[in-house]
Amino acid sequence: MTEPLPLIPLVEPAVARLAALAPLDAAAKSALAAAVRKWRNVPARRELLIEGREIAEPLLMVKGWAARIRELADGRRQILSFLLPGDVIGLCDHERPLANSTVATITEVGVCTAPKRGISPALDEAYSLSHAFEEAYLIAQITRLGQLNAYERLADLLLELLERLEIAGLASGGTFTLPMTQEMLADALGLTPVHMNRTIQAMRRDNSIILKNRSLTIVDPDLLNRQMGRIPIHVSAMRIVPSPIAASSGHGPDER
Amino acid sequence: MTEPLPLIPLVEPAVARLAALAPLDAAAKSALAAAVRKWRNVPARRELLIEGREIAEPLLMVKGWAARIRELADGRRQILSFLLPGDVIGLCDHERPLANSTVATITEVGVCTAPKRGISPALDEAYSLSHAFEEAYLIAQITRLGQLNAYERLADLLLELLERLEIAGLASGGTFTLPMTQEMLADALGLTPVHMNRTIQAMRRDNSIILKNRSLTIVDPDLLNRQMGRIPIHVSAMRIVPSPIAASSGHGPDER
DNA sequence: CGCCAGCTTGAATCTACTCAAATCTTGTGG
DNA sequence: CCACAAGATTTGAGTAGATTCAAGCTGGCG
Repeated sequence: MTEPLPLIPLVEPAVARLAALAPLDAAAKSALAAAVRKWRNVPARRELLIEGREIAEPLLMVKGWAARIRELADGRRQILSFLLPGDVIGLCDHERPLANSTVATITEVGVCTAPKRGISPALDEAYSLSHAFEEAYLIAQITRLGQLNAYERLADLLLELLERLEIAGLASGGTFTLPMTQEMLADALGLTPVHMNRTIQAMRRDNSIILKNRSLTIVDPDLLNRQMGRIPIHVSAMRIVPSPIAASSGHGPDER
Repeated sequence: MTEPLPLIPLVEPAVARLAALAPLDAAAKSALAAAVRKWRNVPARRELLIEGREIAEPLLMVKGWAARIRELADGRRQILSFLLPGDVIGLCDHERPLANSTVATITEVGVCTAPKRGISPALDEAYSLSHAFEEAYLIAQITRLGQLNAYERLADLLLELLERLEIAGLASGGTFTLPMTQEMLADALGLTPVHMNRTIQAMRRDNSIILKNRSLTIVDPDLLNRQMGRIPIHVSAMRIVPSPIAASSGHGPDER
């Protein structure tokens, strides 16, 4: 087992993530670098977007965690999806869009104005892919809530989060920082906080996860994926990869 | 009570629906008319798209019902959303897209090749809005599955379907044809068929719905929407409507 | 030191599931 | 036109997974 080095990102995680979706050209890289340089800080528990309100400008998550939320009239709350560095917020392709959900920060986050479309074809493609991933995550969420039991829901979500953080270079060796409270996890997974807690305990008992402070380790992600019958969400599931041989897209020996 | 006339649509429902999303210009109308004229028939229980496979061409639903489905390794099945006339299938904005879910016909359906983007700005806008609606329906589905109990889930889904069919001119007076079996409804709502049945009975007992043969009537849609704390999904929730006075978009006296 | 949010545990209850069988529909062939 | 099969709906009884309510614990922080 390798020594878990403190992650000092060589590239900005947000840029790393977009680059993993579509190879970025020089124009895209410089536009992103310029945008990211002007990032601003938003404290935890603030709303970046409010459902039904106009979207001021599309944002790019630079650091921290946020969530898309829907609140019901009676106070019930559903977390629709989580937003991580490299995710784009509020990028719509129709005129004068309104937010279809509230986006709230979970931790302190860094955001910047997302470079406009049309600067670089590669960037546009990365945005499109990012959007395709977002839809894939919504679909995964529907399937979790509709078909999986509490244990499976939690396992599936944690595996997804690990996967996404790895793409941005923010997790390795199955370990990452999980900043949400159990109550937020419960709101995401359609469970009560009490049952969420019991489910976490069950995963701990099985030695599937180690969760202490805000640090989560999935002990054996590949095994857990297999046990859950879960297929990781790849770029290669979104589009036909340009050239199967020349495309040494990343790190792992990933078949599909 | 008015005699339920057989609906002879003055316009093609598919075109009516797209026109309701964005006012169509002459180019859009003629392109759609030409496309729809070449519609083809697909029997019930066929797959229009298969998850992970390449999307041959984007399709426009002309008539009938279809569903986006995700199947798990162990046979569990989740219906992600329903596809109705006027809905577009497989329109992605990235290169060489793969289907992110299987699309299967529920009834016999009519489909045609969707006119390409770029023919008319109005049509592009309608496509974009259509896509925004699709996302809104996914979000609604997540909220249903995550936060609502069986009764609420069913009520919410039926109200959504009524709303969508009304836009296409395929329902009026709260009545429409519901072609799915109770098992399919169960797969959509994350319930077992047995419990789906009991839930339907409960709605019948309350006189909230009348369901016989395949004909569903929601007795008082407005009341039910209010009871459920449900807000209908409008175009006006997607975008800032161009001009609030000149925009006599449709039929009903709809406030927001 | 004491407060407060978040986490943990217990016990009772309830919603939805499972298994099983009966009944109703619909389409098909004789 | 009836008999039959296959699919779909309905009902019953027992069970399991998740909720509710309530209380106790823990750790970080002013």
